Amino acid sequence: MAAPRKPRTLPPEDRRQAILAAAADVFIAEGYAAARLDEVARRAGIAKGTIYLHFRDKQDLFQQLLLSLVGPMLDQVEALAAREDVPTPALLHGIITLARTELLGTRRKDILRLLIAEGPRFPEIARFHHDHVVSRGIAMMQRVLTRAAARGEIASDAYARFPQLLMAPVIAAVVWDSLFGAFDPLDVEAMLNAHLGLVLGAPREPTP
Amino acid sequence: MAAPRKPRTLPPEDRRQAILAAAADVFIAEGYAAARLDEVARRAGIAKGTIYLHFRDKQDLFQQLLLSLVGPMLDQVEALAAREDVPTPALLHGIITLARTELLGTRRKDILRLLIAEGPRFPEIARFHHDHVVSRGIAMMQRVLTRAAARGEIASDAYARFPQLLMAPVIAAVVWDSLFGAFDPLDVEAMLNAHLGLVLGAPREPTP
Amino acid sequence: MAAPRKPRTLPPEDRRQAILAAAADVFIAEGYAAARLDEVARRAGIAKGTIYLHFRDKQDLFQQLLLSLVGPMLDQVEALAAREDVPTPALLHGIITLARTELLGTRRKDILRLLIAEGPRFPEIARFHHDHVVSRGIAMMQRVLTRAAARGEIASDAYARFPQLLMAPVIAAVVWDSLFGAFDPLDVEAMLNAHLGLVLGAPREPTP
Amino acid sequence: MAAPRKPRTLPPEDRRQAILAAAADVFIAEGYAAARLDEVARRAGIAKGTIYLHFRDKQDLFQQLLLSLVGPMLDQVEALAAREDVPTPALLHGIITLARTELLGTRRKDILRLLIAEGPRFPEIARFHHDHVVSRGIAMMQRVLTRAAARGEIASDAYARFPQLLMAPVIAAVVWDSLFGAFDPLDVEAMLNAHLGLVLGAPREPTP
DNA sequence: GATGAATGAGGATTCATTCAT
DNA sequence: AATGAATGAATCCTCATTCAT
Repeated sequence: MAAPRKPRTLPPEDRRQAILAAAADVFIAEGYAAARLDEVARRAGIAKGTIYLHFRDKQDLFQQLLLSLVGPMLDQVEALAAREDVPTPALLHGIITLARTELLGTRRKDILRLLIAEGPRFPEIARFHHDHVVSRGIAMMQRVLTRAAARGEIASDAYARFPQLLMAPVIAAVVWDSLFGAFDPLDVEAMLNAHLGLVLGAPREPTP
Repeated sequence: MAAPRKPRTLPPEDRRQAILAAAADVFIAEGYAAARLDEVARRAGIAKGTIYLHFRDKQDLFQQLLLSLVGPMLDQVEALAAREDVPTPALLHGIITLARTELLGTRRKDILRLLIAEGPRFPEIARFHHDHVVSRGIAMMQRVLTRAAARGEIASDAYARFPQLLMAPVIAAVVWDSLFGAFDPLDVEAMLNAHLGLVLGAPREPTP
Repeated sequence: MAAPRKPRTLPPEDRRQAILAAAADVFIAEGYAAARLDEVARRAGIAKGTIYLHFRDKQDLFQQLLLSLVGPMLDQVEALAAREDVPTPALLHGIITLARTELLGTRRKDILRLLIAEGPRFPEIARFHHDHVVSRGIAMMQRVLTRAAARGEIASDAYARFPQLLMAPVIAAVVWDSLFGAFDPLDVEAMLNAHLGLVLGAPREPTP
Repeated sequence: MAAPRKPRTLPPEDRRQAILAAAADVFIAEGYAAARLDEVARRAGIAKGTIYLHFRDKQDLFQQLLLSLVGPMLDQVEALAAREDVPTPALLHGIITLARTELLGTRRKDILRLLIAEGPRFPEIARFHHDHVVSRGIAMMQRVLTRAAARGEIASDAYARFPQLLMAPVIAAVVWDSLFGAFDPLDVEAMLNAHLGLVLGAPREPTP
């Protein structure tokens, strides 16, 4: 007859992505146990059974969802690592800004919350994120901060010993936002700028 | 149809506490949706129906559990507020130490994780904790930090503007511990001491 | 000491009656299966366990309730039977009026509805009412109606053959009232008077 | 967790009808509260969960069951109304015969009993039957009986004022049959014929 | 006798998973 | 490949019944 107008079936990878996107919405909104695959299918515009053509079961879908975010985050970490020659203030500013725009400013903050919520039930997932994203990010920050401390570019070598201190306000912002953001919003940008100022050794008030 | 097998040797309020303790175990381990009241009853050493003599339903049990922790936390905040005349370093040290021993060192850190995990589904609970614990704690810290900043006792007025920065490492430690603590433990005490050093403007490492 | 002011325990028979009265309320409002003994106890002003001191179990309570009404109804039937020498019109008027005031005008109509509703599940109860009340009433009416028919005092011997026809409007009124009474009330008294007129052979319109 | 054992050889609407038929059996036998959906599913030859694909919940199933009978009954009333030009005796005979064969002679009499039993708990259902079946039937009968009374075709205008009197023996027969039919059966046909004779003013027995 | 806390079987409802179409 | 009706195990919650006090 004529050329196919409406290919009924999307390319398989697109369909997989559509399911993951819908799953993100639902898992974020409901949590793992309360999420219903009916709802995921509905949002993805497919039938329930189709999910099982792409994922073994609910747990697999959840794990694949969390793992699918490792790639992008890893890319960001790598991109930062590649800029380790940039001057320290700019680099730290870049790290924090990236965390703010790409984590706090997107649905990824909800994914982080999901990871916090369900981590204990999915230890491999937590482990995987640790090994592939967090430990690399920590290592990268440690290199930068150690160098910066050695050069006196930052306020203290505490950050070099505990790079978590650099990211702590970001984590705290994620938690605050998800719990209290609706009724007591936090000016995250200002807070993170203040934090950066502290890290970079903003001139302290002189003590007499 | 049914008959009590194990006669009740039961102080009345203790039974409620036993249920709450069992519920804490189960909700922490499974999350709200996946927690089974059968399991709560089993751990509390009672029959399923007995739960409903003390709590309207599963949601009520969960909320009462989270609310039951407001009291103790509130007490701690109040106790700190009462010590506002203590010298700033000692006071800040007390705050962080209290957070470390009473939050990170107990099951309360898991409850905090539970609150983070389920908060979006129980907005009233999040709101209640905000209003009764968090905002009071923030206000108390803000008073202390503002005074300390004015006196030049701390590194910056950033903490006065964002008291969350003081607690951020505590929050980050809770998150780290619950996600990665099992295989990559963090020396929380050392990290928090380093943090305190930063807050109090510890002499920076001399640059060569 | 002093004389007992508040005897805590009612005479046993009064207590039994209180339970039965409360049970009537609850069973009528909810039906057998949906009635809760908690509610019966609450309305009777006693503890739940006390019910079991007077009745074996829920079924026994229900059956005792229905049986407790046989006595009064039987008395009424006997009273009517004792008046069989009264002139027929007055006697039939008495029967119908009694049904209207003592059945339709009281909670007994609801008990009748309960009997209709639950009869199939409690055949002995239905049987008991049949044997002790209904068949006696039928027999009594049959005597009266047969005599009246023989005397030409009523419109037809149909009533003598089917005394149920005499009571049918009463039954229909009970059904109508319980189903539609709330929004389409029936003037039962007028209807029953019209019925009586028919039975007693009210002058018919002359046919040309 | 579960898998379909018996493959579906299933016309879609038939399945709904099968559930309704099974539900009729169970609700009639047990009443609303005591009916178990397990049993309904078993009799319909389906799994428990399948019921919920067709009905929202137990109450919906019950209401749909009662409502599903409005159609047929309405059709009968309409069919009678369409015959209002038939001579009065034939028409009344048709009405009563229809009630006998289509109501008393089928499971519909049990449904009526169910309606009587549960009506107070499902007022909308009672209302619906009143509005769509009963009030129409009453209106139809009132037209016929008023005309017949004017023509002197029936014994009295009492029936025109209270059409319920025409149907009262039918209702009484339903009640008698469900309560006592098992051990004291009533010759319903003879009784209703006698009733018809009364309505139509059959010549009374001559008095000597 | 009276109480009512405790029991646990029972039943409505949900939803991950399967598979005939 | 895609569908979605069907399945039935799982779980919340109720309430008749018991018995230590």
